[in-house]
Amino acid sequence: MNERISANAKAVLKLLADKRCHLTAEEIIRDLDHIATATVYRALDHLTELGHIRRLSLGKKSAVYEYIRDSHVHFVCSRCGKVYDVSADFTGMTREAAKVCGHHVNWAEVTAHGMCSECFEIDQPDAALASGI
Amino acid sequence: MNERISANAKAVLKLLADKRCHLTAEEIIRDLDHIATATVYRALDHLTELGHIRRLSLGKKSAVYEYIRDSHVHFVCSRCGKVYDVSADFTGMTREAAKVCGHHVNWAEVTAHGMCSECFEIDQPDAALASGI
DNA sequence: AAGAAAATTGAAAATAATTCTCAAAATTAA
DNA sequence: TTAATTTTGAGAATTATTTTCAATTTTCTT
Repeated sequence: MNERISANAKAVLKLLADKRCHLTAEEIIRDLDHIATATVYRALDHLTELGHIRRLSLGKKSAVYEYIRDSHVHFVCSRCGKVYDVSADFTGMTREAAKVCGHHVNWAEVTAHGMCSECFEIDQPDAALASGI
Repeated sequence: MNERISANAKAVLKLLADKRCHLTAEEIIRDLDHIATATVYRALDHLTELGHIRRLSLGKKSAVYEYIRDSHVHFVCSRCGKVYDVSADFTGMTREAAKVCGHHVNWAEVTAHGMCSECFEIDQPDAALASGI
């Protein structure tokens, strides 16, 4: 595999590292508007292969990419589709998962699904009020 | 929300319950070829909303759907894209995740990524041999 | 430094997956 | 048994992503 990272790919990596959150390809393309669409996608694939970033397919929206930093959980709202990072260390669990898999595990992710507090308030205003949200 | 399940949606649900694994929309459409594409997608959305099935976005391939049965982990091969079900009970962990989220968690999933033993053998024949695979 | 080889890029076309539109058919309610 | 509602199919439209291919840039060889 090609270990080199081109200038364009470096720009993509830097953007992901600087914004400390997950971005869609579209958001990256919009931000780095001097780089062509295909080049951004190629960079994202390459950086993923190299293990610098991660591609996450969550919910119905398009894939998001994130710079690999500390371990955390993703929460996806099934109503609005928004993705939240929840800091929580599941490295122990990951090790567990790796053991039982019978394959060569590189990493593992935990994703929770439900309704985010924002949507909950809209959908169930009374319940939200009662629970003190 | 509409609680009713049409005959077509029932056929989709039955297929997912019978085949005891995850299927892509395309596989379902191919199997139930008397039902129109759009109808299958509509049924999948509806059944997901009702909580009878789950939609999983794993890896680069298209989403898969599975009938909700026992808790298990998914392993996705980053080389061939194949998805494996690994029986393992992470309900305790899931409950943990729900607690720290600060949102209304309905369910949580654990997905492991790496290279499946099949691909590993192709990519690293010597290592596979040495490890007795 | 010059020329050859390899890698990267951009623009646009192509593909794949999913959703939308809308009129017809089926189901349910009044 | 008529009206209202829901579901459906066919195909067009959309969205996200990938591919193609010639041009440019970078790296390697001498």
